[in-house]
Amino acid sequence: MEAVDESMTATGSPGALVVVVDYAEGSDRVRLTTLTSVGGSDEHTVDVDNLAVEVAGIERAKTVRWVWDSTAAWYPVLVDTGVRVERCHDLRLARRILLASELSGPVGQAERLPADPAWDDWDGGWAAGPESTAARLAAEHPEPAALFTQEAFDLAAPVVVTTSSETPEPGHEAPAHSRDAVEEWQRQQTLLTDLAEGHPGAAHRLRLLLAAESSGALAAVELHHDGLPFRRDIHESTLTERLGPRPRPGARPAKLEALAREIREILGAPALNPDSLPHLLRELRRNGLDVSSTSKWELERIDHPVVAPLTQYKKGSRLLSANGWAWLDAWATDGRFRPDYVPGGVVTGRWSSRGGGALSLPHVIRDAVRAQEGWRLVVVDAAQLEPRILAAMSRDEAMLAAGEGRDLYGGLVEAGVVDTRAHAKVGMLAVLYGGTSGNAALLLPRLARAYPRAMRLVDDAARTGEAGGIVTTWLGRSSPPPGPEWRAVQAAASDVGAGAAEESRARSRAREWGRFTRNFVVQGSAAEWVLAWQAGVRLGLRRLARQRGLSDSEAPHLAFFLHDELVVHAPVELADAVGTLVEESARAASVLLFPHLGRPGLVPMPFG
DNA sequence: CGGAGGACGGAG
DNA sequence: TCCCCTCCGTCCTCCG
Repeated sequence: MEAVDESMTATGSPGALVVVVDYAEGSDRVRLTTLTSVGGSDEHTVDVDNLAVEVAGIERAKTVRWVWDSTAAWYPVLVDTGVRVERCHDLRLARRILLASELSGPVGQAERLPADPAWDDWDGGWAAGPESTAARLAAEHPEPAALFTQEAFDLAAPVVVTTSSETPEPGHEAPAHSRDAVEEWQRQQTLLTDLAEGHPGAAHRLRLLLAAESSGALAAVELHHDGLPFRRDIHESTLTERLGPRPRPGARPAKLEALAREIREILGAPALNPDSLPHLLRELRRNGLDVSSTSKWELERIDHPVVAPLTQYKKGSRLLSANGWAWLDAWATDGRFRPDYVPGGVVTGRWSSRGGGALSLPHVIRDAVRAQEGWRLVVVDAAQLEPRILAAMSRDEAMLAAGEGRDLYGGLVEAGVVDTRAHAKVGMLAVLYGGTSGNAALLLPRLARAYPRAMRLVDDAARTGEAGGIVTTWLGRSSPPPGPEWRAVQAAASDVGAGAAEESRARSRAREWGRFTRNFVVQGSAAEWVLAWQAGVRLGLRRLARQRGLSDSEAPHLAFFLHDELVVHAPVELADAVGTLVEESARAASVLLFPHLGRPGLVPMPFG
């Protein structure tokens, strides 16, 4: 922690500028409050129609951190008019992290950030859907500015706060609550500066986390706007090939209907609707099949003529409902797939998405993802990210060495810890998820012997969770406490009159929560590394575009993001430069989060 | 009759 | 012997 702190300690720089963006009271003018690092402040208002021009002007002239109540509320309109910013501080996302974080505990969050429904009961506009981007402001396209990973995390960067008593909704509806962005910014800063006095490392980590989270919020809006190039015609031929021609709405495609008929015939159930799971299960059992569910993994191990057509039907049915013609009409209309990304949508800090099912873009449809003519898609995923992050967090030298500059699972085999790569993978997943059955259980003791520090970290997290405690990621995102129902089950088991049933139920629920907290520390810390990586790539791409004098439509851009995978859409002649940038950003992220290791090669990335 | 909730599949 | 973790969308069934 001390090392992290030393390398990234933020000192106020004289040119630092903070601008808070907010609505001026009872009007459609926006107030911009500029705060300098020496404590000065200055405010002026602009007409909402001129906001984009104003922001572009300030952004071009100064290094700024824009502060607003929610990136989802303010940024889409700017991006739609061609105005992008380098950095922001998303007050709502930051508040959520600070309120929950154990790292901010020593200074008492409750006093520093008192409960406030205007902030705490507000979704920030992330749930509003794509229509929330409908509003338009007029502006010229400014030149994008440049940055890089270190700059993205330049904590001394100036701040512009937009303070507003309401968020800019289409139609300017009356606000349900009033939020003062300047006040909230100051509360959060006070909390962090107070924390820094007694716990500089903790304050530093939280500042990194807030910067990363906010950068992700900007990227999420830009990703939706730019989209992933997607060839409708290719996807349509995939659908036709697997399902038959597009049917009337509500009707079953021909190939699925044929499979349904076959299933009914084999089972001797002429009225069977294979989409009805209870009915299907009943018919399977009536035919003497010993199954307790209709799931794939159970059907797989059964030898019966119905299994093949049924499995095929399920596959097709899934394709139709999740990524069929209706999906295509809704989500890939203009040659781009534009899911709505929701930063921080998952407790662990990963993103979720709403609409379009972006978080399970199935492999069968990825064929339709094609670069524009003269462009390339640079697809990169951080291989075996979670075990590497675990090794780094726990400073497990042996595990770090196993993954250094190569396939980590292969490294486990070479080190003689396990005999095959497959075993390495199963065993490692058991370490991360808390698996205790079958093969995994046999492998765990070997891994525990070889990598005691890594094992201790996740075991401690699990034990804390089992006891109802809270665990925290590397940069300070804390897990939620178990709910009242969970506590009630535990309490019931410790009653004097508790029977074996209560005890076993309580134990099982406790283990369940322990598996959650075990995974939380690793998944959440990995998400932090990925955000740092993404931030570096995002700003590096802006720098690249600026150096080459490219306009928005000529510039390479982030096109897709999924947990540990980045896709950049780039002009052919820039593809190599982008590849280099992506790798450099990964190294920079590793140094930023784990400076004590001195291992920038922590996370190698095979290109896809 | 509308919404809650379960089952399932697929992503990491 | 617990189909190990986190999500999302769709469908069906059931309940108020």
